[in-house]
Amino acid sequence: MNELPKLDDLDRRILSTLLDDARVPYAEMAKRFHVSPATVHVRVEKMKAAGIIEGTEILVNTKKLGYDVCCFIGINLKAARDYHSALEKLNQLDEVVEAYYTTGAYNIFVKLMCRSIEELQFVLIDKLQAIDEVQSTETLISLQNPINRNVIP
Amino acid sequence: MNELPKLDDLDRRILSTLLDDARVPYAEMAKRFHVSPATVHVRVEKMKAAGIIEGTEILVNTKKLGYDVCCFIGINLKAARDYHSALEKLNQLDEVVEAYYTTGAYNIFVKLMCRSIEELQFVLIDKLQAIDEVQSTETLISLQNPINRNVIP
DNA sequence: CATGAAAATGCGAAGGG
DNA sequence: CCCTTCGCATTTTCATG
Repeated sequence: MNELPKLDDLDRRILSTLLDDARVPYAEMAKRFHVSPATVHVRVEKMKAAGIIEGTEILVNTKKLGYDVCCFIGINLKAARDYHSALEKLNQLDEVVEAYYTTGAYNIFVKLMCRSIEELQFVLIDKLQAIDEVQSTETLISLQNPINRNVIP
Repeated sequence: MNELPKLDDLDRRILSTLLDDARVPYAEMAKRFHVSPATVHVRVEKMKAAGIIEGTEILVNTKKLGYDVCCFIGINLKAARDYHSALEKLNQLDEVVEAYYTTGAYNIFVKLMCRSIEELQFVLIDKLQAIDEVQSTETLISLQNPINRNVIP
C-alpha cells in the first residue's frame, strides 16, 4: 500500500532547506549542493509530483494576531460511531485548528486556539460541549510551546 | 505587554492567502484585492517587520517520507522543577516534533512522529522513559488527522 | 544532469493623491 | 501617510545538448 518514493541525499537536503525557509532560491541551493539550479528545479518538481511536497505556507506569529490561548482537548463521545458527525461539527468551529482520531482515553483529540481565557470558556461550554455527540471533555492548557519543528526527511 | 499590530482587511486577506499558499504572486493578490502589486509587497514587508510573518515553509507529506505513526505523549516529571533539563533532553530526540508546557494532568505534552510502531516502542522505552526526570508517561496514538489548519487572521 | 535564454516575479525609488 | 507607476534585478522555467 505504501510505496515510498526513493529519495537520495540531494532530495533530502533540498527538503530540509525548504522546510526551514521555502523561499531559498534554487540557485542558492545549487551552489550549496554543487549542482545546477535546474537540477534543483527538477528535483523539487519531482517531489511535488510524487506528493511529497504538498505546498507552501507562511508561518504566522499567532500571539501577534491576538491568539494567546492554546490548548488541547480530549473528547469522549456518547457513542464511538458518532465520530463522523461529531467531526463535521467540530470542523465548523474556527477555533479548532487540529483534530485527531485517537486510541486510548479519548475518541477525538483537538487543538484549540483562542484569543483569551474568556473565549476559551465560551467555545468550550457553548460550542464544543453543546455538540450532541459529545459526552465529556478534558482540557489541557498550553502555557508554552518550546519545541515546534518538522520531522527529518 | 501585548501591543497588537493593527491589521486592516487587506492585511488579513493577504495573510489568509499566504497561509494557504506562500507562493501566490503579489501581482495575483493585487488583482484579487484591487490594489497594486507594490502595495501587496509593502504590506508583506510590514508584516514581516512586525514579526507577524515569521517565515515560510513547505508542507511535506510525512507519510510519504515513511513517518506513519503520530502520537501524543503526556509526561509527568518526578519534580516540576526538572522542566528545563527534561526539555533539553527531549529536544535531543528527533522524533519529538512538538512540546508544550501544560497545566493539568501532565507537566509536558509532546507530539511524536515515528516510522513504525516498533520505532515508537523503542523511542518510548529506550529514549523517552530513559530520561531521568521522567516519572511516567501516557500515550495517545493518532490514527487520523482529519483537521489541520491555521487560525483565521 | 548542465547550459543558457526567455518569461515571470520581486523589489525599491520617485511621484501623486 | 499610503498608494501607485515604472524600471531594474533576481529568480524561475524550459528547450536543448
